[in-house]
Amino acid sequence: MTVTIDDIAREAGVSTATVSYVINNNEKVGPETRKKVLQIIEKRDYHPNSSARNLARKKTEVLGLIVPEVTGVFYADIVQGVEDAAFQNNFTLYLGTTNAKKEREKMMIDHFSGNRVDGLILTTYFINKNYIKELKNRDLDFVFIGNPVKDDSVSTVVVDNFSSGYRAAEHLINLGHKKIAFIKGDPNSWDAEERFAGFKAVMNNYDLEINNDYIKTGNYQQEEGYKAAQELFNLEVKPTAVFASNDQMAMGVYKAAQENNIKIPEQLSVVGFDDIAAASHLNPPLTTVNQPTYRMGQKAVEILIKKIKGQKVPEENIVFETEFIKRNSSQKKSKIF
Amino acid sequence: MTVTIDDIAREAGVSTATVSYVINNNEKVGPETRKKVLQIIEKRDYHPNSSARNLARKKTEVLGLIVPEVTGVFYADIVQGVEDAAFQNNFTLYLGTTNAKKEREKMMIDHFSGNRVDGLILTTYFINKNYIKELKNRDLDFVFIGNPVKDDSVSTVVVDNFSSGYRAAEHLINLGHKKIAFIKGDPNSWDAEERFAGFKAVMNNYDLEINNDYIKTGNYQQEEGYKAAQELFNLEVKPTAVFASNDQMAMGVYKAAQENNIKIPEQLSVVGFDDIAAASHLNPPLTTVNQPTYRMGQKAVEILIKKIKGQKVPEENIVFETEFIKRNSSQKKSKIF
DNA sequence: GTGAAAGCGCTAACAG
DNA sequence: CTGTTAGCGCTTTCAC
Repeated sequence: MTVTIDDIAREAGVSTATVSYVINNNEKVGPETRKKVLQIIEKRDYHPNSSARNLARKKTEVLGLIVPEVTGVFYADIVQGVEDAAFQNNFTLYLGTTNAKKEREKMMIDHFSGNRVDGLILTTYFINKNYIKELKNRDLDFVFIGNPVKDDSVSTVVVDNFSSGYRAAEHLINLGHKKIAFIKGDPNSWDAEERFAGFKAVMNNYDLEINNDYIKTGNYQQEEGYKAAQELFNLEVKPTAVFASNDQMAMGVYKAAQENNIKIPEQLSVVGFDDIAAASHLNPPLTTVNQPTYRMGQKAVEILIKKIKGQKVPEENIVFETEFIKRNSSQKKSKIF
Repeated sequence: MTVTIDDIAREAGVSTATVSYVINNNEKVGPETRKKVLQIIEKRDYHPNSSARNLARKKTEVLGLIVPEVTGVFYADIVQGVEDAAFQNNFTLYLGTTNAKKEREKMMIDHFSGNRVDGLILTTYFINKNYIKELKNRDLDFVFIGNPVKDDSVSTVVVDNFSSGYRAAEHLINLGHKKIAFIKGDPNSWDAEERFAGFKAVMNNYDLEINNDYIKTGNYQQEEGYKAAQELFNLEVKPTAVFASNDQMAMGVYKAAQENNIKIPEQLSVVGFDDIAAASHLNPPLTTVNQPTYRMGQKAVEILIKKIKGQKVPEENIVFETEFIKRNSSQKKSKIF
């Protein structure tokens, strides 16, 4: 038998309204009434039924978060940032994982509709403008982390993947490298595409040729980085540097290099992206780009909660700075090799 | 204006009961009635209010998961396992993070009471028997991952930390090491204590002395492993092997070793625990113990859902096997050093 | 096969 | 300061 507000009211000899008031810290309840009620609540270990409460209030105080997966450092940090911020604002978190599957992504979002959450934070691959339009008609606030679609009518918190990619590749160029390979990420991932665009842009600006043999595609997994590197190493004219669009794949490059007896950074410079925890512990430590994922998660919550609270905030596009981190996996192009 | 079941009913010219039936796939609705209703639901983009539904049904079809944090590989994998399994069973996931803070842990659990979830999966540090007793009086099923308390009256899915610690240390002993250091985990973490107990047990069985100077305590963070190792390396008689109770701290040991020009594994064998993704990419690859965290998460959901469905399952204590993974960070004790 | 209506447990006017 | 009461939106029994 679960205990309800009626039980408490009866036992305390007050009305349910009064009990409700004390639960909700309504000032107008007299001190002793409050005390008595509190006491009985405690004694009966009463916990208000949140469905009933949500129904009556028309809000849930829960945030939904949709991510492809949670085991990669990148998303794990976002989740942590979101969770902490949500907690601090007295919101709880629904977590939905899409496995980067288009259909599951849509299911997840639909699932969160229907007053299950007050707002939604989305890190998605497949969402399109049409779907966003549909979303807007729902009684639901939302903000994106990362911008799968260019759309000024939605709030996003992002990182400038283009510039970050540009800068990281420029580092390689400044080191004297000309034969630079690029390992792209999942074809569906817009962020990898942006990094690639940045790469192409610098190459072009420095009048460097983009050799198609040097452009490989992985799915952000280490294994794919490994395969891509193997192919690269089988080329007649090998690249002297490789830019992997995430650290996982860079780790794969390390492995392939080791197997082929190619020394990093002496014979091959490599730069990654993300600055995962392991990056600084690799041998040699990996030059990479750090994204403030935790803070991005926090920021998304901040914006979302403002919206939920009804503050008329303009749709904003927050761009966080990345940090280029020079470590030892990249060095001046050797004249020997 | 959110659209409700009444709107649909009116527009379809049927009663709300009928709409409810079709939403819930109740067989008895006639094919054309169903079709018409479905059509209007689609057209209006109607999503049933889940609070109302939960209130009426007295269940939520959501699972709560409480973890200390989500950025470590260990918990991230659990989260992923739980999320996937929940999704497959048409449950969604509430995620709560405790930061390994006692008070927040309790808040989180209390928060989930009150019909917010149908069941709870707990990975906690501080829970005690009293609190469990209290939990049992709530209308809530739960299962633990890891067993902070020895209590046969609750379901748990665990790993045998004692034996795993025993075995890993035994590996070192078999390699000829006698001066073996141990870096304990967070004092609050029962699992680290169990690993330590296993360590002490082998040492004792092999008549090896446990030197207090060789026993350090960290908080599972890499930084603490680093500090502990520094202290170890400052000892007059240095250990020839160190067993870090998780991989993060082992990574700290690597760093300290490097700074002190101590070669792993030639001068120092090290073994970790957890087999995080980076473990195999360290230089040298880390000997460690793998825990099937993802599967543990899945299993917990499986048990929990059985309970929720009212199947009278006995409280079970599922013990998963760990896998000892020999890599290159440990080797025969050198006669030179 | 369909509908009327009584809840589910709580909130929040409104009245006193 | 406290109580009465009408919802919140959906499910489900029972009757037709």
